[in-house]
Amino acid sequence: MLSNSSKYAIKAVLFLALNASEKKKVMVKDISKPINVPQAYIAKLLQPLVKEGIVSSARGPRGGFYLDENNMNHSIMSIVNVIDGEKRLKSCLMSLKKCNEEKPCPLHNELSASRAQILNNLKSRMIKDLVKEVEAGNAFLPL
Amino acid sequence: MLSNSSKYAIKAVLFLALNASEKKKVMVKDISKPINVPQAYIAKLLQPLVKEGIVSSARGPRGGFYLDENNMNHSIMSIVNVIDGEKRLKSCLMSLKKCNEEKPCPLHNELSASRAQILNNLKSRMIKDLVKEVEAGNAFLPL
DNA sequence: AATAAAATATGATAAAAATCATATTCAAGA
DNA sequence: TCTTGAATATGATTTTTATCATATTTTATT
Ligand code: FES
Ligand code: FES
Repeated sequence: MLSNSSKYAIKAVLFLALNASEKKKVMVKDISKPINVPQAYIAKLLQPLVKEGIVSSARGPRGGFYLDENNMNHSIMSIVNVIDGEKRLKSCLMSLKKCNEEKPCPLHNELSASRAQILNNLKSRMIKDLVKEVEAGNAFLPL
Repeated sequence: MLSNSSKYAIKAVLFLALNASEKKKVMVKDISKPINVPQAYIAKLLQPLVKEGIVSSARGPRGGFYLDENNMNHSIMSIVNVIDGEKRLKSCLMSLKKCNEEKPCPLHNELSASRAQILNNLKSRMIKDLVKEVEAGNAFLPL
């Protein structure tokens, strides 16, 4: 479903959302340990997220990563889309060229509803929503 | 979600269910084209399926692959389990060591229900059920 | 028994994903 | 302005997955 890279990216973003701010930037080396992802790996994943405006960053001394209010308003799916590309989640379960309602593959009819639920969820849930859940004690870290 | 190999395997099994029988065995070369999978590749995938009793086969002249009544009673998930291994579908969406209800990861609460639906579906739907759907015109091939 | 047709077993190669390493650029502070 | 600390860019390596190729075994048919 999600690539390893996407999972790592989500973990990093969530970690930043919870533990960083513009006044308290966090460096990659301080991200990698708590989320249990190799430093060089997560450093690379963060770049496209910064470029797409999902994460904020600052270079140089006292630099690091963080999320501002704007960043927090991105969906989980937007993270996945940046890392894995748009089509990974949307393509036919059986890898048919065109997955549609008219000529559904044998898995489509029964699975597409559940799958759509998942996709809608990923699309409609923002980073800030996950933050709330964690802060409310309904979801848990470390990741 | 599903590996390429699993998708191919499902396609092959379904093709056999629809087009082969003990009296009318089908050779790999005649499977590979209609399901659009390289011959050597599908040949390899069929081996573990035969070994696990999901597909039947016979060697030598007039040999080939087919499904008997018994084979038809396997679930879609059993195919995936043979090809991808048990844990692929069941592991935590965030790849946490232990995915459980007590310490759910931030994606768990909202996604686990939909995910469970998919898994239950794959587990409870047998090959013969898919065959019926295709024969009834509710699902379509070629794959 | 010999032949030939098929699956089966095994391994080699190619492509993609994951991981690791390093050089470069930018910005803060001395 | 110089130094240093950080992200950023780029590329190399490793591992996994996908794909291709071939030798071996089994079995029906002659
Ligand atoms: S999931 Fe295959 S046609 Fe929709
Ligand atoms: S899916 Fe992550 S804890 Fe259940």
